[in-house]
Amino acid sequence: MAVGESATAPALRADAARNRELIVAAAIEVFAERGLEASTADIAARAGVGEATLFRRFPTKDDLVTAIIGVQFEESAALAESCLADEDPWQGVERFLYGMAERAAVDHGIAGATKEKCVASPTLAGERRRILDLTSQLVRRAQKADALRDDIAGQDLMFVMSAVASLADLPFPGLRADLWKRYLGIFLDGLRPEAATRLRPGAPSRKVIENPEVE
Amino acid sequence: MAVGESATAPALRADAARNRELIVAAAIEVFAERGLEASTADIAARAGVGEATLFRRFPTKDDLVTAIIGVQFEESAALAESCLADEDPWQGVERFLYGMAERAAVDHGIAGATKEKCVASPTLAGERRRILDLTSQLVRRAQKADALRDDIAGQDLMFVMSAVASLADLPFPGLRADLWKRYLGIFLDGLRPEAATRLRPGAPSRKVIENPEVE
Amino acid sequence: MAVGESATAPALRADAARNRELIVAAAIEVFAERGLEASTADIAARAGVGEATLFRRFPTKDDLVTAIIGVQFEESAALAESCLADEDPWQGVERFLYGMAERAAVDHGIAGATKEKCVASPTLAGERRRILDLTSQLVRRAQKADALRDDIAGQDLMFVMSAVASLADLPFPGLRADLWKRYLGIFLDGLRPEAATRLRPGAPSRKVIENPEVE
Amino acid sequence: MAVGESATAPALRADAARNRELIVAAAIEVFAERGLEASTADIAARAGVGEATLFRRFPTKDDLVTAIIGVQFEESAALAESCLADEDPWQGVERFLYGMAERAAVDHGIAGATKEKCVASPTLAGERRRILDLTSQLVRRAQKADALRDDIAGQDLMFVMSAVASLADLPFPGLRADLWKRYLGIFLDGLRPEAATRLRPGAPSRKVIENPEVE
DNA sequence: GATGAATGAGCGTTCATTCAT
DNA sequence: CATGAATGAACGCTCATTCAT
Repeated sequence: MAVGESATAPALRADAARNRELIVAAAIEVFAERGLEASTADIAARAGVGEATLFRRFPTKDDLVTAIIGVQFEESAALAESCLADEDPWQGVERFLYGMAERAAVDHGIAGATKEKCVASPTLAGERRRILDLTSQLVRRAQKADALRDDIAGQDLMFVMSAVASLADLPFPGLRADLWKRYLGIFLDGLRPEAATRLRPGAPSRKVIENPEVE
Repeated sequence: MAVGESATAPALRADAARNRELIVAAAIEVFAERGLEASTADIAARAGVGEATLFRRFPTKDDLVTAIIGVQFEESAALAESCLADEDPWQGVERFLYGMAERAAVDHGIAGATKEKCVASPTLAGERRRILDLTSQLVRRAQKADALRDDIAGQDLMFVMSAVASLADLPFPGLRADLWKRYLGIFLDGLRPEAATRLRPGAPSRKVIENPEVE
Repeated sequence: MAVGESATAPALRADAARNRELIVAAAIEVFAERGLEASTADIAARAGVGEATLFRRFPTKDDLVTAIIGVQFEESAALAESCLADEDPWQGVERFLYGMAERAAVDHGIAGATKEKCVASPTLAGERRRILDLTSQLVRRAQKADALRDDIAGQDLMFVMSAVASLADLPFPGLRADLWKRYLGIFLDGLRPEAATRLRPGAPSRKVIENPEVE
Repeated sequence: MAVGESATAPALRADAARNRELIVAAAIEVFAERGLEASTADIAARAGVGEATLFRRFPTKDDLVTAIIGVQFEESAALAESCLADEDPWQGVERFLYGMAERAAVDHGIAGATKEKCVASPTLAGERRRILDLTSQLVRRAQKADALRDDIAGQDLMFVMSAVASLADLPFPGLRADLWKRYLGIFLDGLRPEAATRLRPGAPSRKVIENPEVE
């Protein structure tokens, strides 16, 4: 089954399935290049299909965005599972954040839309919970090995990743596209157990919000 | 000279200058509320002026955005100067990042537009260099006091701030608007000298980019 | 021969004929519910056939509408014949108008399309002449029995019916769907011989057009 | 004040007012020719303005339709008042129905939309009540003069008019456009007191609905 | 100088009809 | 033959920008 295809959807004819994939691929490209305001016309043109064909598969632009997020979620879950198989728990955390940020860094606008769609799409919400569960495992495993500070939860990984990846959106010309790697490094430093314990007393920020509630 | 007004612009009549300020103030409000896609018509209405008046002062929507970024840059510079006056060098760093992220967190779309405009507008580029100079002073002062890891440069503060503030744009409903504070805390932890020295050998990320070139 | 099927059409295979009937039945339902702007896709879906199948049988949406009008014309002719068999000639007229208006009242858009199609389709035009002939018999029979004013012709019944039925299309919410019955009553009153003779002298309207020419 | 212009609307500049009238006039023409499905683009072109100009004055196609209905309502009220001034009460009724049907006969689709809009627009609803009040006066005056059957109410005039006018929509080519006059005559015959009293006992239709409730 | 009005270009979306399987 | 897929043309509507008052 192709990525992003719902198990419950009726089987598509071969040509239709091919077009569907073309559209999704084109949308990922175009959204990455110009952000979510890119027009459906441009996406259809890039895919080499008529605009109406796009709307046959994705009755709404939102549906298209949601489908793309679904693809990303599956990839994210696969990455998390792979990282859970790492022998070194800390390296699992590191690889996960690195991989997530790497993809998010080229997806410009898409990450920003993720949450809105999760609310609307039950499928997406379920997928999201699955990823959260996996990252929680990653976190707990690293904490047990004393490789990760213990005031961190699974969802923190997602936010850290999102924050770091956002740097790739900064359109300074001449700016290294992989600058985010530098700042992911600093974030990772801040996630080590030593960083937590050495914090100056009275530091205001980290203590403020202990348990971010994210569904 | 009014904030955000170019030094080379011809002097405006009093009423024209007043309108200019009204428009800038309205734009800051409206952009913060609805993002950069807010319409010029809405901004003009909020300012209580005609739409054509807006375009007389800012021939392009981009020009208006640029002007707003200019206002923010002046505020940022003022904040940096105030933080340089802090007795405790580390607290200066902390307050600067906190203050910058706090404003960025309510400016939704604007932060993302900053870099594009800096390239186009020489005024903005100059202002930016000034801020960079101030943050470099902040950084060096903290490093001399052994409060900040020494592989950090002035511009890193800007990027860290930007990354953290981006979290405020995540539209999870029900998500605490001040969640960015939690992650700024982690980032700050990663900036301490101890965090740098304790990093596992072989950690790939931070070492990758030593000297980000940003103009 | 199936209802609405042209005598000159080549014989259809059994399954094709079945599909044709399914489509016509579905179209009658859907048009009655949503008017003539209902989409061919909806009709095909209601019929349980593919959209292309619909267009194989009816190369144009207009052809489908024409076919439905044909079905209605056959029903109308049958009704007229049944009313001719009434013992009471006036009751024949009354029952005919009542029955025609009753159906038209639920067919929303279709009545309005009838005439356009009659012109285009020779089959339909022939059918129409047949109905006109029957209504003329209804009228003459009632006139001979002195139950109907004598300045009325067969085609007048069609127009009166159409006028009354149009009231069912008025989309006042909360309006009784059978309000047309009230006005059919008034119309019937106006058709009685006494109504004609009692008209005030000089009344401009009825005398204006003595012999409407309708083909 | 121009017809159809709300007393509470802000004053329009001269050129804008002219364009507004051009648009309304064009819309009346185009809707009359092609029905309410005529496109806003066609109306704008007929008016000789850009499409966006149309939408500036009437933010929605519905708003445009509503405005046109408003114009008609004002004309209708004026007609009713004029007919109330007739010396002969019956002739007042006759002239009113004749005038209303005459205009409706060229307005094709518009009458059908009237009720939907009345619900949405308070202005329109008020105007409608005013017309209903005037027609009720027309009816009562004629009934007192024993010129109109007494089981008729003011709103019946509107429905009768609507039914008769609908005949003008029948697109039979070669059909006299003023055929509705003939049937208005029959309807008027049915409205005379004699028609009511002479009705055969047992006639089912008229008695069915005594008091149609229309707001 | 200030304004409301005007507009062309574009957007997301629909649909009758044609095409490939 | 039956079908789902594809599509061009159109629709109602928005908006940054220009024009006339």
